[in-house]
Amino acid sequence: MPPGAGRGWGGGRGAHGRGRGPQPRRIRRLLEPALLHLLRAGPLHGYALVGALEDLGLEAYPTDLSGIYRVLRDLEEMGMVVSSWDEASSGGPPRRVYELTPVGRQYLSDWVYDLRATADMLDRFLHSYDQGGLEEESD
Amino acid sequence: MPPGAGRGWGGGRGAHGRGRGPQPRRIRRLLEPALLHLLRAGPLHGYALVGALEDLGLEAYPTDLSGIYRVLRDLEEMGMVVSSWDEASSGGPPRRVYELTPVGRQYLSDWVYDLRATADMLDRFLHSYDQGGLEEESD
DNA sequence: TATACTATGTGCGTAATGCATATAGGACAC
DNA sequence: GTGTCCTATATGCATTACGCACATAGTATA
Repeated sequence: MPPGAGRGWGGGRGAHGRGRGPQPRRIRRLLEPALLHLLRAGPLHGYALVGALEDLGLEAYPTDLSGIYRVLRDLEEMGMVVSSWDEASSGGPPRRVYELTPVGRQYLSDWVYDLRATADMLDRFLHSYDQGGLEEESD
Repeated sequence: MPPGAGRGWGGGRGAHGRGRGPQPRRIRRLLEPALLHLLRAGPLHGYALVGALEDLGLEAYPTDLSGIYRVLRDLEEMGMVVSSWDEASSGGPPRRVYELTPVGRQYLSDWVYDLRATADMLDRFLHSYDQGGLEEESD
C-alpha cells in the first residue's frame, strides 16, 4: 500500500482504514507554478487550463476545477496574472481569460528555482535510499 | 518574492525562502519516508533522528521535534515501526526507541516508488519550463 | 533549590485542498 | 419553451499537514 493508497486518488473514494485520508498532491501548491508556466505560452481561461495541465504531463496531479479557479484568483490578487472577460464567446458562458504579468514571470522563475532545489533534495534522498538498500537486500 | 514568503510560511521570522532560512515543506509527509529510511540503519529514538535527518541532507526541511514524534507514533499505529523503552539510559529521561518492521520496509519501498514518480514529474515540468523559456527570452 | 540539557508529548491555529454544490450561458432535442 | 447537457466560473465545507508554543519529566550539577 503506497502512502496514498495508489495513484488513483482522483477516481474512487476507496476504503482506507487508519487515520490516513486520501493522499493528495505530493508537492504543495504545484498548481501555482504549473498554471503560470502554461500561461507563458499565451492567455488562457481556467476551463482550458485543465486540458493543458494534462498535456503538461501532470496526470498524477488531477486537479479539481475549483482549485484552478481559486489559484488563478489568488494569483491575480498577487498581481501575477491579470484577467479579462473574453469577448469572442464560443458556445457557452463568458470566459475569464488570464494573462501572465512580468511580475508573475519573475515569480514563476523563483518558483522554478525552488522546485529545482526540491528536485535535488529528492534525488539526494532517493540516492541515499538506494545506497542504504545495498546491504539490506537480504530479504 | 519566492513562493513561500509573505503568506505565513517563511516570513514569520524575518527569513525568506530563496536559498536561506527555513522553507515551506514542499513535499507532503516527506518526514514519513525519511524517518523510515533512517530506521533502516538501525533502531533510533526520536530525539536522535533530528540529527540523522540533517545528516541525510534534508536541511531544507528543518523539522520540528513534535512533528517527528507525531509521525513516529502514527507509523507505529500503522504497524510500520515498533517502539520500546530504552533500558540503557544515558543521562536523561527514558528514550523510546523505534525499529522498522517488515511491513514498514515495504511501505517505505512504496513511498520511494511514489517519490520517484514525483521526481520524474518534477523533472518533466522543469524541462518543459526550460524549453518554454527559449523563445520567451526576448523580454 | 535552581538551572540546564535531554527527551517525549499535547494543544492550537492556519494553509492547502478535495469534494459537493450553486449559478448561469448556449445548443439542441422534444 | 421546457428539459437536458456541455461549458464555465465560483463558493462552502471538512479534512489534513504541520509549524509554533507549551507542558512534562528524568538527570546532572552548581
